Amino acid sequence: MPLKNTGTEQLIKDTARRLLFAEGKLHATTQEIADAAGVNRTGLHYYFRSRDQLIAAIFDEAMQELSQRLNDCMMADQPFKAKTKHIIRVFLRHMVAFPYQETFLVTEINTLGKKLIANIKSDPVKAYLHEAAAEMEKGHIQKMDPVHFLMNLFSLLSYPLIMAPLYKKLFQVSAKEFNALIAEREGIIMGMLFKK
Amino acid sequence: MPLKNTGTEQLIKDTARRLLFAEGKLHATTQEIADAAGVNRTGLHYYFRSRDQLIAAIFDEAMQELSQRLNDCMMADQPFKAKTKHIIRVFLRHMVAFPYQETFLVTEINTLGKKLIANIKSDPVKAYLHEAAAEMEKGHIQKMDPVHFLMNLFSLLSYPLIMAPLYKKLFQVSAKEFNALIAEREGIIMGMLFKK
DNA sequence: TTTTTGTTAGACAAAAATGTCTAAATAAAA
DNA sequence: TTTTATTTAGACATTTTTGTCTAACAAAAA
Repeated sequence: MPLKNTGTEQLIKDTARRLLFAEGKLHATTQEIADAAGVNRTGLHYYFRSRDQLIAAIFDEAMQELSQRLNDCMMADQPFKAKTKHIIRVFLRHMVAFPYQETFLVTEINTLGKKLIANIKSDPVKAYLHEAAAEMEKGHIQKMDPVHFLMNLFSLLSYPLIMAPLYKKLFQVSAKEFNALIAEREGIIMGMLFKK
Repeated sequence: MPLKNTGTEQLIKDTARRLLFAEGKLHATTQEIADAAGVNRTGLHYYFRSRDQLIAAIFDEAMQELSQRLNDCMMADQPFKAKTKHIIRVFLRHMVAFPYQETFLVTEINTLGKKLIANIKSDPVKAYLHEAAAEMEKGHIQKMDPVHFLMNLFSLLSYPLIMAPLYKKLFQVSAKEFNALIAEREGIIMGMLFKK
């Protein structure tokens, strides 16, 4: 609600987003958020009144963004394969930056996410699913319920990044090596989804 | 530490596991756990002394189990394809029951999971990766770093179940319909991983 | 029956986290 | 310079959660 825009409000939101969505600290306290942002905890209340409202704000914006990204990608005027490649690139980049966002959304969906239904438009998704079905008819991709195709796409995109800390240990690879693996994912995923 | 085994200790652990891993209530309080188990909160301290130790106990057991399941599946004396199908079946069943377990492990890995490295044996995984590489040579599956193959497998298995609450809304399907989709996953995943 | 063990109940202390208030300091705008 | 908005500092109340202690109770074991 402040009149001047000094960037502090945004700074707090960005910091909270970073802690929650990038670092996976799902129960960061107001103190931790304020400290990480380098502001006084009082300032956090000055801008957001309560922790809940801060969380709600970034939750909403995250949903908004996600919905936007989904729409932009899926409504793009491109052939299906190029469009899919673009989805992979866009969402992979986002997952690298904020691997825990979806996890957060899902585990907090019960307490925060009732309005979620309203926010996400399902039309672009439906249109994309329709295109996928057409591609199956043409024999470019395996025949299946298009919903499976989409779940496969998002699974292959997202899960390795969510599991990164575990995988580094399980596969005994360094952070550098793991990044190299992730950089290969675009090609791998395309290879999984489309027939040669 | 109790002498008689009345099952209460196990009941508390099972309940905590259910709340955390099945229902996704990642910050369930001692009171909530006690209530859900139908025991007095004091009893929780009687058996585990502190919340942290209760969490640590189920965390450890979960890691233990996961490691065991992984080993059993991957060391099984079976041809690669059958073995993989078995992995899918076993892990899918587990994901249906406890979709948030891996999420929990990953987000708590920083605070609890140092000993994780010790617990998980990477030999069986390495052996499986080796078999996968051999299958690629034979042309049964696409050529790629076997680590990608394994990440693909687990991604396709796990992610849809983690995202279930979101997907039900995004795809506008009922719980029943979603279950039907999940029941189809085994075939879908096999189709994705192996060449026809 | 007596004893031990498990379990509950309630009161309470301690800690952690949130939220409120006031006063002062800072900095930009008028 | 005066004013206004932003930000900090500190004290403090409130709430939530955890942890401790003691007494009582129930039930199985000795």
